[in-house]
Amino acid sequence: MSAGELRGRKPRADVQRNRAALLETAQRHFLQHGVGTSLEAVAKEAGVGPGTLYRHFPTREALLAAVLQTRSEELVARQADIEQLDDPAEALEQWLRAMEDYFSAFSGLPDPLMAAARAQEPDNPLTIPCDILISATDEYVRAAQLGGRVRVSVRGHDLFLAACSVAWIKGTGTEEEPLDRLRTLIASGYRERDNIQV
Amino acid sequence: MSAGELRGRKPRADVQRNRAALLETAQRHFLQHGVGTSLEAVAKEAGVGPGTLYRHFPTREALLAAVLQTRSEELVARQADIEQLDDPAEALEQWLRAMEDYFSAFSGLPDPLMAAARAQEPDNPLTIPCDILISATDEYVRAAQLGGRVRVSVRGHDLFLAACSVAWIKGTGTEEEPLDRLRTLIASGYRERDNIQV
DNA sequence: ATGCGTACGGAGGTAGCATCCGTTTTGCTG
DNA sequence: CAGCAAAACGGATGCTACCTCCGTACGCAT
Repeated sequence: MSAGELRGRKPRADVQRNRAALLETAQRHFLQHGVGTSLEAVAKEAGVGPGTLYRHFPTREALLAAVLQTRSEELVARQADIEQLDDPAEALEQWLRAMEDYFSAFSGLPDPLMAAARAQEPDNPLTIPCDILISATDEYVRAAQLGGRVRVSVRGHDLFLAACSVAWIKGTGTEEEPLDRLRTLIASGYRERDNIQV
Repeated sequence: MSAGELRGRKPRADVQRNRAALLETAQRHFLQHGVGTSLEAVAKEAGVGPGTLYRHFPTREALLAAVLQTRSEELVARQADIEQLDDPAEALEQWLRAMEDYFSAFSGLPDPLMAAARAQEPDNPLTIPCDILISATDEYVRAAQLGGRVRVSVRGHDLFLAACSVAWIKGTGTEEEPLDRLRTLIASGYRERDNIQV
């Protein structure tokens, strides 16, 4: 079907315009009201009818995935920075934080994300991003394990879940201080207890 | 307010009957469809009109709190068992598991629970249970800390959040195996690295 | 300029929430 | 036992949001 789009004639001007307007408006509404925001309101503010919104993005998840695609560029940028780091443990830590920020971009985002991570439905547009993130985390974990800084029993998926959890809590409106305490707790959980005393 | 109820004339028969029917039906629906279940459907199946439901329980949270009151008896029972234990670290672990089960009784329960735990609104009926649970956790933590089995930096509230997180993930439909890995990760985070080798 | 085909958009049917008020039930009192 | 006042009932109601369907309008290639 995507092949069909590519092979077909070039997209019409109004299609592109509407799609862009919808994405822009949707991102604003997701930011302000969370992922549960009214899609009718998004359509109206983007200056299109509900039908147009649903033709472009058949489900809420599809719209969400498209908006996140934009956001994921930021994540990739941070990833580039992180890969410059020498310390793999530091890299892992920053990567986890980057994921957490990504997950908590919109209030309520972790729920559909987790639903997609289960990934029984291969047509769920959020499934693919999740898989990529888990794989990436796995690599950071392995690198840090080679340096002996992270317990060998830990897997990327575990920390993916942990980051998701923290993002979820953040989305419920918890203060920053308890959040930081939880992050510390988790870090204590995955870090190898090292014998070097400072 | 409970004093007011006690001082007033005895409650009418239909009131008690309807309240019981609502609670019973609501619990079934929460179990089957999560906390977001249709209240209209609950009312209809309980054989009352919507108005009656909303008079008894003005908000979804109020109904939820009332249903949880029933469930909390089970928690108290487990608490009694746990307090028989000699090992405070074991007690803490079992308590965390008990809370987690309580939180994941209904899918979607952790969200309103966290909202109540923030507790700006003193009239939120879920706030009080949360406070009690946090306090209880704090005591288990302190007991285990006295035995040197739990890091001194850990607070009850931290583990309350952790238990909530795990319950949330469970509610999203994740398998048991990744959940258990996460629990292990958290346990590694709060346990004092002890030097005693078995 | 014209016509074809794609995309638009709003009307409309469905579902759930929360409220209000005329009616019914209850249990006390004479 | 009958009658009455208070209390509770319940459904009709207005609202918001979801999602679909189809007559219409618009963009583009000729």
